[in-house]
Amino acid sequence: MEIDQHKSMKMTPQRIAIMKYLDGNVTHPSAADIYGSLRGEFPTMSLATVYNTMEILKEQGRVVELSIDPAKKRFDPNVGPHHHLICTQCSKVVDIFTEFPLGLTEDEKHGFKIVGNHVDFYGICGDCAAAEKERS
Amino acid sequence: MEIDQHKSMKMTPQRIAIMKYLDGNVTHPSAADIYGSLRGEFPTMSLATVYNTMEILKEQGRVVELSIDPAKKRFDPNVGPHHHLICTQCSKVVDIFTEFPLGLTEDEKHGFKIVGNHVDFYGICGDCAAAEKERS
DNA sequence: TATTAGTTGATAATGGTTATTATATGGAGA
DNA sequence: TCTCCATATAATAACCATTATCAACTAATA
Repeated sequence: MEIDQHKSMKMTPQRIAIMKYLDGNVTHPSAADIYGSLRGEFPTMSLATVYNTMEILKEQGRVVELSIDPAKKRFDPNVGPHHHLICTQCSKVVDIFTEFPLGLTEDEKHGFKIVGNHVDFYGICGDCAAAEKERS
Repeated sequence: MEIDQHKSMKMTPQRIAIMKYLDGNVTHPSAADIYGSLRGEFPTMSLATVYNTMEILKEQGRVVELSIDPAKKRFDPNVGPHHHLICTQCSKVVDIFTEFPLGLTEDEKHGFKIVGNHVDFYGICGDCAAAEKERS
Protein backbone atom coordinates (compact mmCIF):
# COMPACT_ATOMS: atom_id res chain seq x y z
CA MET A 1 0.00 0.00 0.00
CA GLU A 2 1.43 3.33 -1.11
CA ILE A 3 1.62 5.63 1.86
CA ASP A 4 1.67 8.89 -0.01
CA GLN A 5 -0.40 11.97 -0.16
CA HIS A 6 -3.90 11.38 -1.43
CA LYS A 7 -6.61 13.72 -2.56
CA SER A 8 -8.88 14.72 0.31
CA MET A 9 -7.11 12.50 2.79
CA LYS A 10 -5.24 14.22 5.55
CA MET A 11 -2.30 12.12 6.63
CA THR A 12 -2.10 11.63 10.38
CA PRO A 13 0.24 9.42 12.42
CA GLN A 14 -2.65 7.06 13.11
CA ARG A 15 -3.53 6.71 9.45
CA ILE A 16 0.07 6.19 8.46
CA ALA A 17 0.40 3.49 11.10
CA ILE A 18 -2.76 1.74 9.88
CA MET A 19 -1.58 1.85 6.29
CA LYS A 20 1.84 0.54 7.21
CA TYR A 21 0.20 -2.24 9.19
CA LEU A 22 -1.93 -3.19 6.21
CA ASP A 23 0.88 -3.01 3.66
CA GLY A 24 1.64 -6.56 2.63
CA ASN A 25 -0.51 -7.97 5.42
CA VAL A 26 -2.08 -11.29 4.44
CA THR A 27 -4.00 -12.03 7.66
CA HIS A 28 -7.25 -10.34 6.59
CA PRO A 29 -7.55 -8.47 9.90
CA SER A 30 -10.72 -7.21 11.50
CA ALA A 31 -11.02 -3.66 12.84
CA ALA A 32 -10.35 -5.00 16.31
CA ASP A 33 -7.24 -6.81 15.06
CA ILE A 34 -5.86 -3.59 13.62
CA TYR A 35 -6.76 -1.66 16.74
CA GLY A 36 -5.14 -4.26 18.97
CA SER A 37 -1.94 -4.30 16.93
CA LEU A 38 -1.51 -0.54 17.08
CA ARG A 39 -2.47 0.11 20.68
CA GLY A 40 1.11 -0.33 21.78
CA GLU A 41 2.28 2.42 19.46
CA PHE A 42 -0.80 4.63 19.95
CA PRO A 43 -2.21 3.99 23.41
CA THR A 44 -4.87 6.63 22.97
CA MET A 45 -6.10 5.52 19.59
CA SER A 46 -9.79 4.89 19.27
CA LEU A 47 -11.52 2.06 17.46
CA ALA A 48 -13.55 4.76 15.73
CA THR A 49 -10.37 5.97 14.06
CA VAL A 50 -9.75 2.51 12.69
CA TYR A 51 -13.26 2.25 11.29
CA ASN A 52 -13.11 5.75 9.91
CA THR A 53 -9.80 5.09 8.19
CA MET A 54 -10.91 1.75 6.77
CA GLU A 55 -14.01 3.41 5.35
CA ILE A 56 -11.86 5.94 3.54
CA LEU A 57 -9.39 3.35 2.28
CA LYS A 58 -12.33 1.32 1.06
CA GLU A 59 -13.75 4.28 -0.86
CA GLN A 60 -10.35 4.83 -2.41
CA GLY A 61 -10.17 1.20 -3.45
CA ARG A 62 -7.06 0.57 -1.40
CA VAL A 63 -8.74 -2.07 0.68
CA VAL A 64 -11.61 -4.52 0.23
CA GLU A 65 -14.11 -5.38 2.90
CA LEU A 66 -14.73 -9.10 3.22
CA SER A 67 -18.02 -10.72 4.27
CA ILE A 68 -16.24 -13.98 4.89
CA ASP A 69 -16.63 -14.02 8.63
CA PRO A 70 -20.22 -13.90 9.86
CA ALA A 71 -19.12 -12.44 13.17
CA LYS A 72 -17.22 -9.42 11.91
CA LYS A 73 -15.96 -7.53 8.91
CA ARG A 74 -12.46 -8.28 7.78
CA PHE A 75 -10.28 -6.26 5.49
CA ASP A 76 -8.03 -7.23 2.62
CA PRO A 77 -5.33 -4.80 1.42
CA ASN A 78 -4.79 -7.01 -1.61
CA VAL A 79 -7.25 -5.52 -4.06
CA GLY A 80 -6.07 -7.53 -7.06
CA PRO A 81 -8.04 -10.53 -8.30
CA HIS A 82 -7.54 -13.54 -6.08
CA HIS A 83 -9.53 -16.09 -4.14
CA HIS A 84 -9.71 -17.39 -0.59
CA LEU A 85 -9.23 -20.57 1.37
CA ILE A 86 -11.28 -20.31 4.57
CA CYS A 87 -10.86 -22.51 7.61
CA THR A 88 -14.32 -23.36 8.92
CA GLN A 89 -12.90 -23.90 12.39
CA CYS A 90 -10.60 -20.98 13.11
CA SER A 91 -11.72 -18.56 10.36
CA LYS A 92 -8.18 -18.26 9.02
CA VAL A 93 -8.19 -16.93 5.47
CA VAL A 94 -5.43 -17.74 2.99
CA ASP A 95 -5.09 -16.12 -0.43
CA ILE A 96 -4.80 -18.14 -3.62
CA PHE A 97 -4.01 -16.68 -6.97
CA THR A 98 -5.22 -19.44 -9.23
CA GLU A 99 -7.41 -18.24 -12.06
CA PHE A 100 -10.55 -20.14 -12.94
CA PRO A 101 -12.71 -19.96 -16.06
CA LEU A 102 -15.89 -18.44 -14.69
CA GLY A 103 -17.77 -17.40 -17.80
CA LEU A 104 -21.53 -17.03 -17.67
CA THR A 105 -23.97 -17.09 -20.55
CA GLU A 106 -26.43 -14.22 -20.89
CA ASP A 107 -29.12 -16.48 -19.47
CA GLU A 108 -27.02 -17.33 -16.47
CA LYS A 109 -26.46 -13.64 -15.80
CA HIS A 110 -30.15 -13.19 -15.02
CA GLY A 111 -30.10 -9.58 -16.13
CA PHE A 112 -27.13 -8.69 -13.95
CA LYS A 113 -24.28 -6.57 -15.21
CA ILE A 114 -21.42 -8.58 -13.75
CA VAL A 115 -18.49 -6.59 -12.42
CA GLY A 116 -16.51 -9.20 -10.54
CA ASN A 117 -16.41 -12.58 -8.94
CA HIS A 118 -14.86 -14.36 -6.06
CA VAL A 119 -14.25 -18.02 -5.22
CA ASP A 120 -14.21 -19.21 -1.63
CA PHE A 121 -12.92 -22.65 -0.72
CA TYR A 122 -13.98 -24.05 2.64
CA GLY A 123 -11.98 -26.54 4.59
CA ILE A 124 -9.91 -27.35 7.64
CA CYS A 125 -6.50 -25.74 7.84
CA GLY A 126 -3.39 -27.68 8.79
CA ASP A 127 -3.23 -26.15 12.26
CA CYS A 128 -6.80 -27.09 13.11
CA ALA A 129 -6.36 -30.59 11.67
CA ALA A 130 -3.28 -31.07 13.85
CA ALA A 131 -5.07 -29.72 16.91
CA GLU A 132 -7.92 -32.13 16.30
CA LYS A 133 -5.59 -35.08 15.97
CA GLU A 134 -3.94 -33.97 19.21
CA ARG A 135 -7.21 -34.16 21.11
CA SER A 136 -8.12 -37.65 19.96
CA MET B 1 -38.04 -28.76 2.48
CA GLU B 2 -39.63 -31.89 3.89
CA ILE B 3 -41.87 -30.92 6.77
CA ASP B 4 -41.91 -34.25 8.51
CA GLN B 5 -40.99 -35.59 11.86
CA HIS B 6 -37.32 -35.40 12.59
CA LYS B 7 -35.20 -36.94 15.28
CA SER B 8 -34.95 -34.72 18.33
CA MET B 9 -36.99 -31.96 16.73
CA LYS B 10 -40.38 -31.33 18.23
CA MET B 11 -42.73 -29.98 15.59
CA THR B 12 -44.54 -26.83 16.64
CA PRO B 13 -46.86 -24.58 14.64
CA GLN B 14 -44.12 -21.95 14.53
CA ARG B 15 -41.54 -24.36 13.19
CA ILE B 16 -43.92 -25.75 10.62
CA ALA B 17 -44.69 -22.22 9.44
CA ILE B 18 -40.99 -21.35 9.18
CA MET B 19 -40.27 -24.51 7.22
CA LYS B 20 -43.20 -23.91 4.89
CA TYR B 21 -41.99 -20.36 4.36
CA LEU B 22 -38.51 -21.59 3.49
CA ASP B 23 -39.67 -24.41 1.22
CA GLY B 24 -38.79 -23.37 -2.31
CA ASN B 25 -37.96 -19.83 -1.19
CA VAL B 26 -35.23 -18.29 -3.36
CA THR B 27 -34.97 -14.87 -1.69
CA HIS B 28 -32.25 -15.86 0.80
CA PRO B 29 -34.10 -14.26 3.71
CA SER B 30 -32.60 -12.93 6.92
CA ALA B 31 -34.00 -13.85 10.33
CA ALA B 32 -35.86 -10.54 10.36
CA ASP B 33 -37.33 -11.28 6.92
CA ILE B 34 -38.70 -14.60 8.14
CA TYR B 35 -40.00 -13.05 11.33
CA GLY B 36 -41.68 -10.23 9.44
CA SER B 37 -43.34 -12.61 6.99
CA LEU B 38 -44.83 -14.76 9.72
CA ARG B 39 -45.93 -12.08 12.18
CA GLY B 40 -49.34 -11.90 10.54
CA GLU B 41 -49.95 -15.57 11.12
CA PHE B 42 -48.24 -15.69 14.52
CA PRO B 43 -48.54 -12.27 16.16
CA THR B 44 -46.85 -13.50 19.33
CA MET B 45 -43.90 -15.16 17.71
CA SER B 46 -40.49 -14.07 18.92
CA LEU B 47 -37.39 -13.43 16.86
CA ALA B 48 -35.65 -15.80 19.23
CA THR B 49 -37.81 -18.61 17.92
CA VAL B 50 -36.72 -17.84 14.37
CA TYR B 51 -33.04 -17.87 15.34
CA ASN B 52 -33.53 -21.02 17.39
CA THR B 53 -35.26 -22.82 14.55
CA MET B 54 -32.72 -21.70 11.97
CA GLU B 55 -29.93 -22.97 14.19
CA ILE B 56 -31.55 -26.40 14.36
CA LEU B 57 -32.27 -26.51 10.62
CA LYS B 58 -28.67 -25.54 10.03
CA GLU B 59 -27.39 -28.36 12.23
CA GLN B 60 -29.63 -30.75 10.35
CA GLY B 61 -28.24 -29.54 7.06
CA ARG B 62 -31.65 -28.37 5.86
CA VAL B 63 -30.50 -24.79 5.49
CA VAL B 64 -27.22 -23.01 4.87
CA GLU B 65 -26.18 -19.78 6.52
CA LEU B 66 -24.76 -17.25 4.09
CA SER B 67 -22.09 -14.66 4.89
CA ILE B 68 -22.93 -12.73 1.76
CA ASP B 69 -24.40 -9.69 3.46
CA PRO B 70 -22.02 -7.88 5.82
CA ALA B 71 -24.95 -6.47 7.77
CA LYS B 72 -26.77 -9.67 8.61
CA LYS B 73 -26.92 -13.40 8.20
CA ARG B 74 -29.08 -14.76 5.43
CA PHE B 75 -30.35 -18.28 4.99
CA ASP B 76 -30.56 -20.52 1.96
CA PRO B 77 -32.91 -23.52 2.01
CA ASN B 78 -31.26 -24.76 -1.16
CA VAL B 79 -28.47 -26.88 0.23
CA GLY B 80 -27.39 -28.40 -3.08
CA PRO B 81 -24.29 -27.14 -4.85
CA HIS B 82 -24.91 -23.82 -6.55
CA HIS B 83 -23.50 -20.33 -6.75
CA HIS B 84 -24.72 -16.78 -6.29
CA LEU B 85 -25.17 -13.58 -8.22
CA ILE B 86 -25.13 -10.69 -5.76
CA CYS B 87 -26.36 -7.18 -6.46
CA THR B 88 -23.92 -4.74 -4.90
CA GLN B 89 -26.64 -2.11 -4.67
CA CYS B 90 -29.72 -3.85 -3.24
CA SER B 91 -28.11 -7.04 -1.91
CA LYS B 92 -30.46 -9.21 -3.93
CA VAL B 93 -29.07 -12.73 -4.31
CA VAL B 94 -29.92 -14.95 -7.28
CA ASP B 95 -28.97 -18.62 -7.54
CA ILE B 96 -27.08 -20.03 -10.48
CA PHE B 97 -26.49 -23.69 -11.06
CA THR B 98 -23.60 -23.54 -13.46
CA GLU B 99 -20.73 -25.84 -12.55
CA PHE B 100 -17.17 -24.60 -12.79
CA PRO B 101 -13.90 -26.53 -12.80
CA LEU B 102 -12.37 -25.45 -9.51
CA GLY B 103 -9.56 -27.92 -8.99
CA LEU B 104 -6.61 -26.96 -6.80
CA THR B 105 -3.17 -28.48 -6.77
CA GLU B 106 -1.75 -29.67 -3.46
CA ASP B 107 0.38 -26.55 -3.36
CA GLU B 108 -2.62 -24.33 -3.86
CA LYS B 109 -4.43 -26.06 -1.00
CA HIS B 110 -1.86 -24.67 1.46
CA GLY B 111 -2.34 -27.60 3.81
CA PHE B 112 -6.12 -27.24 3.90
CA LYS B 113 -8.40 -30.22 3.64
CA ILE B 114 -10.95 -28.75 1.24
CA VAL B 115 -14.57 -29.68 1.86
CA GLY B 116 -16.43 -27.28 -0.40
CA ASN B 117 -16.39 -24.15 -2.46
CA HIS B 118 -18.61 -21.34 -3.51
CA VAL B 119 -18.51 -18.80 -6.32
CA ASP B 120 -20.00 -15.33 -5.87
CA PHE B 121 -20.54 -13.01 -8.82
CA TYR B 122 -20.93 -9.34 -8.05
CA GLY B 123 -22.84 -6.94 -10.23
CA ILE B 124 -25.83 -4.68 -10.67
CA CYS B 125 -29.18 -6.37 -11.05
CA GLY B 126 -31.67 -5.36 -13.72
CA ASP B 127 -33.93 -3.56 -11.26
CA CYS B 128 -31.14 -1.41 -9.88
CA ALA B 129 -29.80 -0.66 -13.37
CA ALA B 130 -33.28 0.47 -14.42
CA ALA B 131 -33.69 2.59 -11.29
CA GLU B 132 -30.34 4.23 -11.99
CA LYS B 133 -31.29 5.02 -15.57
CA GLU B 134 -34.56 6.47 -14.25
CA ARG B 135 -32.72 8.96 -12.03
CA SER B 136 -30.44 10.27 -14.76
C1' DT C 1 -54.56 -38.30 30.51
C1' DA C 2 -50.25 -37.56 32.95
C1' DT C 3 -45.53 -36.88 32.46
C1' DT C 4 -41.64 -34.59 30.92
C1' DA C 5 -38.19 -33.07 27.92
C1' DG C 6 -37.97 -29.69 24.84
C1' DT C 7 -39.99 -25.12 22.99
C1' DT C 8 -41.77 -20.55 23.23
C1' DG C 9 -41.80 -15.62 24.02
C1' DA C 10 -40.22 -11.75 26.58
C1' DT C 11 -36.41 -9.54 27.51
C1' DA C 12 -31.67 -8.87 29.00
C1' DA C 13 -26.99 -9.25 27.58
C1' DT C 14 -23.44 -9.16 24.17
C1' DG C 15 -20.58 -7.59 20.58
C1' DG C 16 -19.57 -5.37 16.31
C1' DT C 17 -20.36 -1.14 13.95
C1' DT C 18 -21.90 3.63 13.44
C1' DA C 19 -23.00 8.25 15.15
C1' DT C 20 -22.00 12.25 17.91
C1' DT C 21 -19.29 15.95 19.47
C1' DA C 22 -15.79 18.58 21.97
C1' DT C 23 -11.03 19.05 21.29
C1' DA C 24 -6.87 18.72 18.63
C1' DT C 25 -4.22 19.15 14.43
C1' DG C 26 -2.49 18.66 9.39
C1' DG C 27 -1.52 21.33 5.82
C1' DA C 28 -2.59 25.16 2.60
C1' DG C 29 -2.02 29.91 2.18
C1' DA C 30 -0.36 34.36 4.05
C1' DT D 1 7.33 30.19 9.57
C1' DC D 2 2.85 31.38 11.38
C1' DT D 3 -2.23 31.42 11.18
C1' DC D 4 -6.34 29.57 10.32
C1' DC D 5 -9.81 26.31 9.49
C1' DA D 6 -11.50 22.21 7.48
C1' DT D 7 -10.89 17.85 8.91
C1' DA D 8 -9.39 14.11 12.19
C1' DT D 9 -9.18 12.17 16.77
C1' DA D 10 -10.83 10.13 20.99
C1' DA D 11 -14.34 9.13 24.11
C1' DT D 12 -18.50 7.44 24.43
C1' DA D 13 -23.31 6.92 23.33
C1' DA D 14 -26.43 4.81 20.16
C1' DC D 15 -27.68 1.18 17.16
C1' DC D 16 -28.73 -3.27 15.57
C1' DA D 17 -28.14 -8.14 14.81
C1' DT D 18 -27.50 -12.06 17.42
C1' DT D 19 -27.28 -14.89 21.58
C1' DA D 20 -28.46 -16.02 26.34
C1' DT D 21 -31.71 -16.59 30.05
C1' DC D 22 -35.65 -18.43 32.11
C1' DA D 23 -40.47 -19.01 33.59
C1' DA D 24 -44.50 -20.70 31.42
C1' DC D 25 -46.16 -23.72 28.03
C1' DT D 26 -46.78 -27.80 25.03
C1' DA D 27 -45.79 -31.78 21.74
C1' DA D 28 -44.87 -36.38 22.02
C1' DT D 29 -44.84 -40.59 24.41
C1' DA D 30 -46.44 -43.94 27.56
